[in-house]
Order: sequence, then C-alpha cells, then structure tokens
Amino acid sequence: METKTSGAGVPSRAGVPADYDPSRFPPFAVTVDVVILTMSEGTLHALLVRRGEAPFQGMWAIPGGFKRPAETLDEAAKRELAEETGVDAASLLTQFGAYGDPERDPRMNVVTVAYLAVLRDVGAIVAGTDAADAALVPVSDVLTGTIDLAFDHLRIVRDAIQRVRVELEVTGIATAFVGATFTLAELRAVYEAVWNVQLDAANFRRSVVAEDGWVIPTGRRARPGAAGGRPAELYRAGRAWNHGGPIRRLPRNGKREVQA
Amino acid sequence: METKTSGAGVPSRAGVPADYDPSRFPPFAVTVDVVILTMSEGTLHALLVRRGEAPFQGMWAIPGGFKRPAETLDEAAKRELAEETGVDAASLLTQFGAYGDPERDPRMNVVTVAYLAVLRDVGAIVAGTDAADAALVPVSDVLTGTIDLAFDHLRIVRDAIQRVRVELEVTGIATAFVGATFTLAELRAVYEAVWNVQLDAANFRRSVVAEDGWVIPTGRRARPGAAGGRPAELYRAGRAWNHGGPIRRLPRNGKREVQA
DNA sequence: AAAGTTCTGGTCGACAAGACCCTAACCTGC
DNA sequence: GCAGGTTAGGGTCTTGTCGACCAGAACTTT
Repeated sequence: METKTSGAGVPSRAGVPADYDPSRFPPFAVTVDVVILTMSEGTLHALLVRRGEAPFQGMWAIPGGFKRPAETLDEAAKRELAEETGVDAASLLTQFGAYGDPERDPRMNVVTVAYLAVLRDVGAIVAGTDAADAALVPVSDVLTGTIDLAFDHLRIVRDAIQRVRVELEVTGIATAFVGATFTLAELRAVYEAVWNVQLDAANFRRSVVAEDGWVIPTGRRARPGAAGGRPAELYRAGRAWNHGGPIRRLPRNGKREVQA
Repeated sequence: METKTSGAGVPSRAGVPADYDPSRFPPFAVTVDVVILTMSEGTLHALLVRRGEAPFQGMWAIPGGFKRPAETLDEAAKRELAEETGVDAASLLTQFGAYGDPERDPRMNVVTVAYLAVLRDVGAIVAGTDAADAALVPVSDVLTGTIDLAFDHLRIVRDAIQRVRVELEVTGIATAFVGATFTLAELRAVYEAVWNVQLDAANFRRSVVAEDGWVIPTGRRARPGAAGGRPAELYRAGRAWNHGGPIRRLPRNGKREVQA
C-alpha cells in the first residue's frame, strides 16, 4: 500500500509508529540487474561484466542499470538485456527477487530488482563486444567463490540458480537453452547440467515425447559428433512449453480438480 | 549492477544508450506491501485495510508502507506485519514480487516489494483493532472482482495466491495456517482450500505421517465437533517443515543426485 | 570388415497414489 | 440405554509412473 489509513503524522493504531508523510518519502535509487544464463561446453555459464569504476572496480558483476521513470520493471530488464547482448527475448525474462539491504551499495541506498534471462549460447555475442569487460563464466566458479562478485551479486546469482532449477521443472524453459532445433540429447544435457543429475536417455525420451505439445519431430537428423554414433533426430519446441512440464504437481488426468 | 562499466555519459558499447550518471539517479519511492493470508470458516481469507486518503479513498487495499533507509526489505515487511496484526512471525514472510509500473500510483513513481504472510486465524486481532478500517475478506471475493482493490493490488493478490499454492507444495507452510496443535483434518482442510481440491482423508493421513519430521503426535485428542464423530488425534508440527514436503521433484531416495 | 559410440525402443520391477471398504469412537435424540 | 448419524483411522486393491536394464539400429573411425 502506498499510504496508511490515518492522516499523516497520526499513529494509525495504538502502539505503532506514526505513518510517513507520503509527500516526504525517503528517496531510493532503483536498479534492475539481469542474471543471464546459458549453456556452454556442457555446463551452465553466466554472463558477467567487469566493473570499470569504484566501488568494486575491476571486479565481476551482473549486468544491470537504473530503472527509468517512464518504463516498467519488465521493460527495464528487457532493455538491459538488449544493451548487453543485443538479444530481444522478453519471453525468457523472469523476475525473481528484490534486494534492498541498506549497506549493499556503499554510495547510496539502492534497491535492485533481479531478473533471470536464459539464452542459447551467447558466445559469439560476447566475443563480438569488447572481450575485456564481458565474459561467460561457469556458474560453479561463482558459487564456489573462485570468482567473487561485486556488491551482493553472489547472493543474487545463487537465488537465480535456485530459480532456474524450479523454472526448469514447472515451465518449458529448457528449450531456451538450446537452439531452434535440437536433439533430445542436447535437451537432456540441459536438465542434467542445471539439476546436476544423471538422467537415463531412454526414459527421458519417453517422458518428453509422450507429453504432447512439447517436442515436434522435424524429420531431419543431426550429424553425429566426432566420436560417431547413430545420428539423432532433430526436434523443435512445441507450443506447450509454458504450460507446465512432464513433471507436475497435479496428476495427469487432473481428476483432483473440483471447480476452477 | 549499480553502474555500467564505462565512464558516465560514454556509451559502453556500439549502439547502446549512454549510461546514467550514478550521482544523478532518478529517485523513487520504495514501499513494502504484505498480503496476509489466513484460514477462516474453512476458506482462504486476506487481511485488507480501507484507505482513508486519496487516491482510492475508501477502497480496500493491502497493508503496507514505506521502506525506511536503515532497514532491509525483510525487516520492513516484518515491521509492517507487526504494525497491522501485532504478530511477530518473520519466518512466515516470503517475498514474491516487485511492482514498478510508472502509472501504478498516480501521485508519484513508486516501486513496491510484495510479501506473503501466512498466519493462523487473526480474527481476534482484527476485531481488536478499529474494525472499520481492517477486515478479513475471502480471497475468492477479491479474485472474482466482488471486492475491488486500490492501485494494482488485485494483481499483487493474484500473484500472492499463485505463490502460496507453490509454497504449500515445496515447503511446510501449511502448518502456518493452523494452530500450535492441530488435527490432520484441519491440516487437510488447508490443502483443500488453497489448492481447491478434494483429498482422500485416509490417503492424506498416510502421506503425512509416513514422511517423518512433519507431524508429531501429542497423544492428546481433540474434542469432536457439534456433529459428533470419533475424536481426532492432535499433532504438532515437526522440524522438517521447511525442507520440502511429501510431494517432491526428486525421488525419495535421492538416488538421482550425483554430487552436491 | 571390425570395433566403438550413440540413439531408440522394449521389458521388468518397485513404488507411490488414488479409490474404496470397514471398523472405531464419539455425538444427539428418543 | 439404544439407535442412528458423523467423523477418524486403518486396510486393501488397482493403477500409473518412473527408474534400471537390455537389445537392436545407425553411424563413426581404424
């Protein structure tokens, strides 16, 4: 709520402090940070930028910037993503947290809203920009502390990983990691890398193709890798990738639902 | 991130706008709103307050207020909850979203961070305060539009409901709805009301008591209701209520996990 | 041609979840 | 005190899902 119920300066209830006067609100800076995740070399990577100014000069950080007064938070995140990568992919942007500890920025009071973006390999994009101040780093290096980040960005990245693991289960975000067409092995690698699990290839195939609207065979086949092997079928994402995955809370038939 | 990599006023990359100067950031008001949910008369209710001032004077709204510069967002939410209900229950406070559309408050640019709080029946607390400006209303009345809310609070409540449904599955938030001791029928009613489903009493019992650390029998029995019936055992919440419920993503044995 | 690698389909068993039954323990009303 | 109603608690059976494992297909390199 924006103002409490009583007049300004008057305690609204017994024992509680007086309201703030809405015309004299405490000002904050509001920023939007975007954790950009992608698969690279079979593991999960994040796009980080190197800070050119104090504080935390020279350290790695999540890309982000100030929210502008005329835009929504989602628009600000979309703009920041486009500025960093050139990718216009609003559908893959998910807000997952707000951070406002008083001492998180030593200069001033900053509240930041964090977004998660999942892209297919952005290696070429990153290489195209100034390679000195943007790089893909394995998230494991961030989580273990091998690379340490500016501000409270470690906490934000941790929360982002947590979120993408949940998203992977309840939405079809997995296809965002792979290209327009993909093999089931590629898709399975996404689940295995994000969840850090080992999945049986045959069972995975069955689960995915059984759920209809998820993957659509293209009829074409992928070229086998250097090691040879039978060529895999190429699939593309279906239309049901945002309606919940093969692993769901409710039973398949939905018989437990009573109304709406 | 708080500042981009390049110097102020200098485009950081080809084709992207110049950075904002961090010393001339656009100021925002930051508020914290708390959606307080509770079970009342077998259905899900929310605590709303009636606005005493313009804009939206006289309409229902979520309780909330300005974040203070020296407190964290979590502390601000905890303070707002205490001011409204007198309850000190930080463990049940969950942040679930930030809202910053430019036109969401007609007076000024306000970014609000929304929290979800789950309490056992607060009817007595609400009655103790000025009943004219705070009330428990069924969430169904809010969602159907029977009661309409100030600002974008309808959207916030909708998101809160969405969130509590997920929380109910992955955490032990269900016990927050009931008292310190409870019958399994009471607990089951929480799931049924929040998820809007019908659960078999026998199967529910088995699932809950099989998972250890969830409910602990007290040995005592509840008094049957007015209609009679066999008296139910009283349970209290175990210690595992925040480690994931009987319904989980990973199989019980956790055999699929490979490392950590 | 042989061996290796990967994909794809099949089968089997373990286990969880739901449907449905019956009994136990209390109430109210007569 | 007894009959009938109501709710709790326990048992069983069926069904479906998921993982483990095996075998064949299709391609590679040597």
